[in-house]
Amino acid sequence: MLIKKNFYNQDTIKVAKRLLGCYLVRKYRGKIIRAKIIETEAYQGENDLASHASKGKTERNKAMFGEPGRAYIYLIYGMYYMFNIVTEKKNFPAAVLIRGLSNDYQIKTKNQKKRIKKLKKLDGPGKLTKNLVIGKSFNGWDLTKGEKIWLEYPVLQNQNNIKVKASPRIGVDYAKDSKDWLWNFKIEE
DNA sequence: AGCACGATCTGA
DNA sequence: CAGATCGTGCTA
Repeated sequence: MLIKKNFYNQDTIKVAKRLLGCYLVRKYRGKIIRAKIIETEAYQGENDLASHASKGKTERNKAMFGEPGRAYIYLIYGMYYMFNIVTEKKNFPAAVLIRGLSNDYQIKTKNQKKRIKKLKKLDGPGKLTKNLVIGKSFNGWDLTKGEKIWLEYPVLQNQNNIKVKASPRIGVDYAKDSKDWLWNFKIEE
């Protein structure tokens, strides 16, 4: 079931944990690809030195200050797009970075039955955006409409069975005291 | 106008 | 472990 706006309008840490086990859905070229989220990362508020918002609102990060349930997408290292979901109330800068998807994909094409396909594991934020063809044009995209890119709750409401492993966030060594915050979340095997 | 640098990934 | 690669934001 489609995840709606009110889900994203709450504490970012909570959203990041609850997104584990949910599905990222991408529809393009007549196909629907549905993959389980297995790793997320929270970026919350201007006091979070690892967050782009720590230096205030800029042209690049303005989506983070916008409505919850929108996408925040930016280019990193000159070649990879990062896919984030904006959280919490408007004008409070926060987002959840989607870092990993399970390699069990559900792919539905127009005149085909739904099938499970094993693809390469998308165990990195740059890999998954490349594979699902998510680029800068989706910056600010409304993920609660169910068009082109959206998120869904698990079919079986087994969220309570998911064990969450919290770790420091990746690639933020420059972020002084914020670098050690345990805001990276994975599904414990 | 110039410059330093990143919420990464790949291949050696 | 180095290299690829470029938009962004800061300095002047």
